[in-house]
Amino acid sequence: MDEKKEKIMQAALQVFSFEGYHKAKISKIAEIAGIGAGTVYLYFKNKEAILEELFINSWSRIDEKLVKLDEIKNMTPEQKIREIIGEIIEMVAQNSDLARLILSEYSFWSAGPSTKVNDYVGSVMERTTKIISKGIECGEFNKSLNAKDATVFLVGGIWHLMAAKTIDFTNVDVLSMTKEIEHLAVNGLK
Amino acid sequence: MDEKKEKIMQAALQVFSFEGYHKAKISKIAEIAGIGAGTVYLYFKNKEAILEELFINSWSRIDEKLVKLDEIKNMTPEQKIREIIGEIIEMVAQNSDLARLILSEYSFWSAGPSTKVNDYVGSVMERTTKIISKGIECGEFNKSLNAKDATVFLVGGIWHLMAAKTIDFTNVDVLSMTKEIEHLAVNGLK
DNA sequence: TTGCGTTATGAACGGTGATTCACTATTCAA
DNA sequence: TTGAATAGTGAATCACCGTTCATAACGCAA
Repeated sequence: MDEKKEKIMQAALQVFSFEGYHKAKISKIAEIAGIGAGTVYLYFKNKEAILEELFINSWSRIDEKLVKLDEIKNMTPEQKIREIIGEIIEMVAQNSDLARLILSEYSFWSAGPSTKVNDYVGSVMERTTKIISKGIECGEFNKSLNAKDATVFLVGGIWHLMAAKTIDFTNVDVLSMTKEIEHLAVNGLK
Repeated sequence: MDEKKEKIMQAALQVFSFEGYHKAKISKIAEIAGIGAGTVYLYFKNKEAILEELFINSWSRIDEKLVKLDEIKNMTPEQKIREIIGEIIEMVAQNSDLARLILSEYSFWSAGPSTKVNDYVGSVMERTTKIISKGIECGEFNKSLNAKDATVFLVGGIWHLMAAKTIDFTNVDVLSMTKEIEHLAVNGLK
């Protein structure tokens, strides 16, 4: 059943994001998923593979969005940046556990053991950098900026903010949040 | 001897930042410090306590800087923000191990077990928020911003960027880096 | 209903490494 | 010089889970 795999991932996400990957117990994940501990290993090679798949899910979604944006020709870099921000925020709003997880297990993708995850993250970074580069070239963004650094700064800032929002359970108005981050990000680039 | 405690912390920093907290072995820390494994426990309650003390060291340093800045009256919020950025960058430049560690064990302060560390982090955030608030009030920063959110965004952005820089060992020109982050941050606020 | 392949189970195993502790070395006041 | 207090040691202990696997339950075609 793929339905069962889905349940495991759901449960793992919950436990990982709440306890952190290292402290999370397979037994608890299984319990929440409503299955026996051994069953987990029918669907995943090991604990790490669950985390990997969770990461790939989320990063590939952003990557897809970026590919689509790349194909649109009559859109300014600034507009594209706004689109990306919107996409990330929406994703986080829909699934705050995931944001918290990605942030707290940051080390897994910056020095991580998974080539696959790294590839996706790298791809997202690269595509974003390309957009910013375009913006610098055409004069829309500040000429003195380094596109790569700006990308890391933006992604990091957005991520932290979203994670912080999900940690204190304040009800966030997603729309106003989007406007605000867009402002901080786009003005910073100009 | 406090000198021995210092040695343990030095060694722990090295091992933690290189291997990550969870994979780091006490035995290796002890070996590098040139002492027996048991000796570590004469100076620290347990492994976690070493990490805690390392964190407190670094965050309290930034906090101190902020206290000093708070006392200066004839300085605009923008200037103060630039000062903080400079301070953080300098700290990271001086001690990249620590930066890498704080980033990779991020979860320890966002959902961490240590109240003491959380207090320092909270204090740093609060003081920064206050500065940004002042800037919004006096019209130097954009009125539509939420000071708290802006703080988190900035700190997150800076942090990620610095971490990225310390992870790939690219030789960074600290000064130009400072200028760039200041630009991204301050313009975002305006 | 039976039997076989598939799927699920959770107790038991095993590796790991933090922590302990019985013992040794050092220091220093008397 | 001595011996008691202090500091240091590292092998042995112990708790902790990830993982395995012998067994059970299930689903279904014959």
